[in-house]
Amino acid sequence: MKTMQIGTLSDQTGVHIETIRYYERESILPKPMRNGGGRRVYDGSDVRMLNFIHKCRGFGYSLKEIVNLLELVDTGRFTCKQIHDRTLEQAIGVSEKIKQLKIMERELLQMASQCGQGNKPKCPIIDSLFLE
Amino acid sequence: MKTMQIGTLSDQTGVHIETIRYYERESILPKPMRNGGGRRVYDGSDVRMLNFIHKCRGFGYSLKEIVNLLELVDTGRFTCKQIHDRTLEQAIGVSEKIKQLKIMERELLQMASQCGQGNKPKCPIIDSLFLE
DNA sequence: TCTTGCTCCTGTAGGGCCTACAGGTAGCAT
DNA sequence: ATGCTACCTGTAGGCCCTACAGGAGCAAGA
Repeated sequence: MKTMQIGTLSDQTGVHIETIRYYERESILPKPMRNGGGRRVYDGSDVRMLNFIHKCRGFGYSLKEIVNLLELVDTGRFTCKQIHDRTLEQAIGVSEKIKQLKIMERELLQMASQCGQGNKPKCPIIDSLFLE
Repeated sequence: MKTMQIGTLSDQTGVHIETIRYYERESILPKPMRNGGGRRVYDGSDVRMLNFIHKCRGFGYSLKEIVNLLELVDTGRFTCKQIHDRTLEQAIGVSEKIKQLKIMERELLQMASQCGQGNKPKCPIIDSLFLE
């Protein structure tokens, strides 16, 4: 089996070395084997697991939620339906965020468009930020 | 001039009391007057300022950036063009976030749709999260 | 007048998720 | 032997809150 050190794991997953060690400290990743010199040794299963965590983070799961998910997976104590529902929930959360951000985007662009871009210290953007 | 205590300020702006006190500690908000009993007393200008901060936070500005902005505003050391450019930058950042979230949303929904929702501990969602 | 109950006070610690640094070792190439 | 890079541990910091604990102000009712 192909093994690697932490730097390679970091490269392959896009997760910073410090973050990997942090995940280990927080028991989100299992403690890896060490080589003769005391260095962490990882293999393909670690890559898979870290990818899982990284993806989930990207999807907005908290580390706690990820740990829960991983436990479900590890112990096989989950049904496909459970995971389906959680995923859907997550998707709804994401689309909610998108909505919010779109409103922001629109407001920002609108503010920018109202701005004369002059060189005087008087700006409608600032004014509108003070409102409401 | 109408004055209020911290709870009312919190209600009017949607910013938690603790957060208001935190902003004061961090010199983001000016230290307010106190009444006889030692309680903070605010007025309309505080509402405006806190709204500004709150909105900016919502638009993704860090507290440090907000302090910078407020200094610019206070001292009049800004041009309309400067603010315009910052706002546009912010808008670009927001639309970047939206793009990312849309990808997420699509992936999540796709994963959910591939799921049989059965009651067995075997799920294509989990499988796909382990990939990449 | 006394009590109840709410809002407020200060100070400090914790939480989530990293990130950075200091001071040292492993391991490989020259 | 000498560099150099990648790694190690431990700890502190950063950002932005959030949550106590232990106490005081204050208005309204019994």
